[in-house]
Amino acid sequence: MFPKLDPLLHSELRLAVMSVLAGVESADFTFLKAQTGATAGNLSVQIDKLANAGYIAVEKGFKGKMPCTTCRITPEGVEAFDSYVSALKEYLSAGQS
Amino acid sequence: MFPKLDPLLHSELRLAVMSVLAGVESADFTFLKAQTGATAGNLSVQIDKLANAGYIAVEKGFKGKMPCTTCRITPEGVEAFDSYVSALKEYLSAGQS
DNA sequence: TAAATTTGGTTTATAAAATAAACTTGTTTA
DNA sequence: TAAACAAGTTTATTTTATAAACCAAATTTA
Repeated sequence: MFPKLDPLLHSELRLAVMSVLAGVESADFTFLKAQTGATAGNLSVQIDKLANAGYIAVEKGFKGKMPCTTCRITPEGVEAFDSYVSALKEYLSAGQS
Repeated sequence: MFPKLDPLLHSELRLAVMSVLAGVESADFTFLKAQTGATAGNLSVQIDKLANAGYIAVEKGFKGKMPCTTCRITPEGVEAFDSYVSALKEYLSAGQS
């Protein structure tokens, strides 16, 4: 049977964000926006959801005088991402049983 | 940059259906329902969408006296599935580039 | 054989998601 | 100092996903 896919991660933008964050120590909002090509509004919403789920930690500070939102993946986020990838693989390897 | 994920395939149930169909010659409604664990209503809707996209071919007939809806993946469906898998891999291999 | 149940679905209603547009707050530049 | 820009947030709208309700035919049971 197909495993359930974590709906929080089964979203194009949230998955992209997690993918970026899985590869770096931390990333700020602007960087994530550039990497994902998302609109600011969409990104803001999806970051909120990931943060509420505990998959990422968000820190609001300033870089110079400009506001700067920094995100990093949490251990729970790493685990969730890994599980999602494993689950997904069951869907992709068609008919191998 | 992250490639766009085909929204028709980036859906848990539709992906499961395609995954099953990619591995068999054909499958009827009941089989797909059992394999995916979906409700009949949901399955019916998603099959329609895949058929409208040309990703699967649906044939309505009878097995004995009972109605029987048979599905099979089309060449376009195979191609779309392959592309989706490739695209998705870019999201899963975090920070490897 | 008539009623109840099951099979194989479809249609419809609803709740949740994704997304962009509009807005806010503050900063820099002309 | 007015206009433009930066970094986000909030809100509104359009899609989706999903299950519940429904339907017709076949089968089983009493």
